[in-house]
Amino acid sequence: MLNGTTHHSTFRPAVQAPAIRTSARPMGVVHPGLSCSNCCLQGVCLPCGLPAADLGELDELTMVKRRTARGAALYRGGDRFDALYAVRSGAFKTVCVSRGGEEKITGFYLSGEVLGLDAISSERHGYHAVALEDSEVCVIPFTRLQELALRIPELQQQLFRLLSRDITRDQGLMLLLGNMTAEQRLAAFLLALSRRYKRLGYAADCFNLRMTREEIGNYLGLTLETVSRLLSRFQREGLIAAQQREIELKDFDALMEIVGHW
Amino acid sequence: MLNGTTHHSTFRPAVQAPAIRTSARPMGVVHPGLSCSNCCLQGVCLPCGLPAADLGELDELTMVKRRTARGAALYRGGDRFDALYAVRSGAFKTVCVSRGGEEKITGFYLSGEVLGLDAISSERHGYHAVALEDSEVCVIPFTRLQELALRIPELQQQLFRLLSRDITRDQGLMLLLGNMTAEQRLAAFLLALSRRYKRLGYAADCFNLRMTREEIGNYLGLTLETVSRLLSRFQREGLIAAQQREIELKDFDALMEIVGHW
DNA sequence: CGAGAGGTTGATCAGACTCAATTGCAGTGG
DNA sequence: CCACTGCAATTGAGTCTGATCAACCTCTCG
Repeated sequence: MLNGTTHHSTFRPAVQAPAIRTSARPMGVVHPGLSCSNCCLQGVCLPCGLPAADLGELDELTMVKRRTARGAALYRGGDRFDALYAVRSGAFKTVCVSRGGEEKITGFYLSGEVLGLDAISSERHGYHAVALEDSEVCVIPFTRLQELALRIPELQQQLFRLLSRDITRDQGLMLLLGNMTAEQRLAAFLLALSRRYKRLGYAADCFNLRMTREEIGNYLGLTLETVSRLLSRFQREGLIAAQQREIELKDFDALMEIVGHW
Repeated sequence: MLNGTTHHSTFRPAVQAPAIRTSARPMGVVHPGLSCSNCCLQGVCLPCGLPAADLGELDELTMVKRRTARGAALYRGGDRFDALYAVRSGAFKTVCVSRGGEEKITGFYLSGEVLGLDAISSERHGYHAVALEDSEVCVIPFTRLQELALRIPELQQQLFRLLSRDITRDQGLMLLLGNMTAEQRLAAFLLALSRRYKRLGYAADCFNLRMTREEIGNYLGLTLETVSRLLSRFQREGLIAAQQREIELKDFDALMEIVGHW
């Protein structure tokens, strides 16, 4: 019936894993000029669906921004949860680090996406959030957000939707990890990235991977070698053009064909 | 770095997959006697954390119960989402069925657990919810629940927590599917089940699997043969005793040792 | 220009899948 | 009551995908 299968579950030495620098946090900066009301990510981010009249209230909440340098952590597993973070620019990965030091990437986050939703229940972050490139986020204090959500029904609903969407997204990845071959996983990954860039208004067929082959492999449950081989093959077969992290999708149909009917 | 790996991603013929009967729905029945206020699952279900004073309001919302026969669907993928379901008795699986007819189980749900949270964002169910045994659920109309959550801050918070917990749970499964060997997956599965039964007040070391080997394998991204072989081996090695679906965990430490340090 | 990280490619190996046969159990009908 | 049917589970033999190990290439940046 099923196939998803794992091999040899030892990990390569943790030594190789890039150490996650704890940033001497460049603490939050208030940018009064930059608010939800005039943010170009309005339509895809937290305020999506809110009546214009209520945007002002959200502005007050999200005035604090924070910059995170490439490789630095926005927050770390174990940190107390007290705010959500909306990515303004840049990109993040969330990483689970086991006691043994092995890392597992549980998600990538692009602009307009909200980090930290999984920590609400336990009030502690379960994972590190590490910037893939120099990035900036809006800090959204959760207690105040909750209060606001009691007063603005559309905001409450939007929060439910965001949380629910995260569940759906994770379940998609579960299907991928549980059922698909390496080939299918990578094709699905590229198509999903394409969709997300398109949603942000970028080209759907030509984009820059923000992550290394190793990070892709880690996320997809594959080794970096397998990712590299597959990218080479996809290119040989004319499905994509790839040089370094620059990817062009040249044959969407073929890629979707590979993923199959999930 | 990583290992999770899939094989041969063809599926066994869909013919073998047990057809999901669309139940001639035994429509909702009102049981005025059975309400959250006097339900023994109070502490682990939706009302958890609510001030006693507010329980009455929830009672009104959850008066409608629904029975679902073993093998029948509580809801089906594509159905409009308009209610959450709290499992009162019995057990469910959620199943994603691809166009090709292959099934993938995305979760199991025991009493006190809430079904349907993933459908909030799209307003349609993405999966079938199928009863593993004759079961009963509380029907919780979502629109009314949302309204109530605006008036009862603790309820809003509890909903956020429930949604957030589902995200955490799924990410746990992602780790499992992406990184663990067959052996680790099964050990983790048994330990997780044990924890859930314990939470419900049942014995932690002796329980009845509600699902077949095939369903376990499907869920874990393994074949039923692998599950069977591993159960036999765990038994040979004295870690468990198993006959049919009756499982006794005899060596928790060894099982945890197998799972390792995730 | 050299060092090191990131990426590519090849050879070999092994864990889990596939296919197939067998056993056990539950429900059905004669 | 027992043979018959069918599903669930067990077990064995052979195969294959992707991991592992290892060498080499190629950028980038100090």
